[in-house]
Amino acid sequence: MREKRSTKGRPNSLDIAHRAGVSQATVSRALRGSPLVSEATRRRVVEIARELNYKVDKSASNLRTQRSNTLALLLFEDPTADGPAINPFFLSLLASITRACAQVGQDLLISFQQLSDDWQADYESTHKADGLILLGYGDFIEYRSKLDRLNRRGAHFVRWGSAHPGQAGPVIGCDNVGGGREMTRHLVSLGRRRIAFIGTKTKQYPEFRDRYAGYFRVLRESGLDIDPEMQVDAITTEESGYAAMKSLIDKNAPFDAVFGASDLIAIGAMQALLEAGYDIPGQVAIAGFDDIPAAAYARRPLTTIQQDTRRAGAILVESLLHLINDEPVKGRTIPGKLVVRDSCGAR
Amino acid sequence: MREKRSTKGRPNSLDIAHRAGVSQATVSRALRGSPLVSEATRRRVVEIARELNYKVDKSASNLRTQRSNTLALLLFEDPTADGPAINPFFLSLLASITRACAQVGQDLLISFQQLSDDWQADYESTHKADGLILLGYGDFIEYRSKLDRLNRRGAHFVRWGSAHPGQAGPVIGCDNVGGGREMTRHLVSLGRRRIAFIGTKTKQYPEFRDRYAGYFRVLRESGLDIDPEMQVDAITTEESGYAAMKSLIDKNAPFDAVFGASDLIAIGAMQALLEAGYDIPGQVAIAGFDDIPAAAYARRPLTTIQQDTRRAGAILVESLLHLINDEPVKGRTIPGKLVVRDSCGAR
DNA sequence: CTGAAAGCGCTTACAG
DNA sequence: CTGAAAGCGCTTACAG
Repeated sequence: MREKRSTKGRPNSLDIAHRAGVSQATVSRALRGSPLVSEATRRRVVEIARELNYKVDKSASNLRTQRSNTLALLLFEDPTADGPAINPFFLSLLASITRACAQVGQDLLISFQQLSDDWQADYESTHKADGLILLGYGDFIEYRSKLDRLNRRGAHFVRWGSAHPGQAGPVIGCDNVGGGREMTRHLVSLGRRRIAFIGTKTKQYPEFRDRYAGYFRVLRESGLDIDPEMQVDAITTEESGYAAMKSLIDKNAPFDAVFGASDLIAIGAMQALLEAGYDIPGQVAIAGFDDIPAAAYARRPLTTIQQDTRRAGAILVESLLHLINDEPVKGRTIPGKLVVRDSCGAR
Repeated sequence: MREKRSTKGRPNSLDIAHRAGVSQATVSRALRGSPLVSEATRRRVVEIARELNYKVDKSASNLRTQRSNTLALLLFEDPTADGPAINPFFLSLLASITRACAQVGQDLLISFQQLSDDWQADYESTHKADGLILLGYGDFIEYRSKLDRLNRRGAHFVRWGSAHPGQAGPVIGCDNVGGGREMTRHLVSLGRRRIAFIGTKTKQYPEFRDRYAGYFRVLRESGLDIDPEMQVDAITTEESGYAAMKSLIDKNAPFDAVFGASDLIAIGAMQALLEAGYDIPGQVAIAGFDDIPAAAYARRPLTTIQQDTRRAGAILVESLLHLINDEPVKGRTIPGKLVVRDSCGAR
């Protein structure tokens, strides 16, 4: 019997076995908590492992079990976003995903993919990860073909977004239509009649589209005018919200409220309004969506729809694990919550 | 010769070898770009691998090479921080570290450790990662013994923080003393004479301590009074800054400027000042440190010291890789940059 | 330039 | 409850 005991570096399971006077197999069993090992043996092995500071080698274990117990989080940034700025909302989500992973004993790899990257650089086929969590707004059209390809390859993945029929893989997302409705109803209830919507409403941005849909429906239900001039495109950055607001101001069409499709948009728009001398909320009410940390500390504390990122992260991780275990998973929609602050004049 | 060709699932290197009519060893060499392989062979192998969508199995490769090409980012949250809130500054750093890792072909594992966790749950001894990046403010005293232990174990790690003599492992950090000086000089140059400092200055918070040291020195150099009442403890949250500011206001001691040890503190303090009816910057100038994204969109756009997170991330990753390759690494200090906005009344 | 062989450190079916 | 053995899929010294 030729045995490979490690001499220099880290101890291996054989070293533990020798010290404990058992076989290497027993060490492995003991450390994994197998019921096949007697309590006395288990204790001895665990104790010696602790003494020698032995830790099971993950590469070896992964190779043998064909499982990595690792999830990969791919964050897709909007291609127009440059520099280190990332939507704070996704960072909240990232934080809660990290915690959720820790709780279920999964490791988490993260990567900020550009939308243009080739996802072939697969995490799963290299066995780096057992599944993927996809995060990001971004151009849904381009996105879609890649999702389909992932699906064909049998990849395990969940996605944060807006659920729509016929999509590849389960989608977990906020109830964007409902949130859009609730916020618009709130503004209407405060007596606002000319409510602008700032955010791109094409299907490239399904979240925004849904929020717009909620807004649209409430306007209609309330018998208010739907003026196409009252919608201005913007992606989710302060800069874009700022520019969109300026262009709306330049139109010289009257408005008494602004609903930003995201908090970043709303915060940028707020800046433009204040610079132009508008009184917020006296003259113009403003509202956002997401409840990012900065919302409460904006120049006027921002009324917004709070997304439950903590729950979202937990559900994303839980769903992905189900998928990895070949259990059925369906998409979930998480309700948002209206958070009233100063910016809309409700108080 | 018994050969293990994969039947069902993913192809392995032997499958590629068969198709290409070469040995499995040659496939491995070709895919790693070994110069020992002829160009023609290499091309054939690469082409077939692409066709079959073959990817080298990372667990196997890691096990064989005893390297994971993975770094682990441990983010230590302040124990008092609850909920999903994480200092946005660290999130910026996280983002830039992610990018830096991608650029050098390293994977990145992340984990939000609590300060009280046992770091024994080692990333390195399990071969999950080749080294650690440590991020976080937090109680330095408790921290220190753990750092020393990491060091004794021969772990590879770099740390973001304030460099001080005799520390375990290389520290990369902002020039906190210099930043503190620069900001204080700026406030003095604007005619402010009673400048409060909000932030804990004990050695548990070395960054804050250094910023305070810069502040203190400039006050002294400028011949200004140093009134102990003008320093109030706070950790780096808006809540803490808010509470500290309130307590300062309650002291009824006059002040004409507030230097928050971090942007979060300054933003919280700003809130307290505005609620108490102070005019910012007319009556009280306010400044922060970090230049987090929210700083520009605070109720008064905040003058602050910008930290170069992009460069910081790159240096952290680069330093850690040197360490892993047993090359000498020394700590680095990155200068901050004064960013003047409305909150200090300079314009 | 290429191949055959060993071995990285585990986990687990098999046999007792 | 325990051990001996096979094997996960690679990489690389060795030999040619």
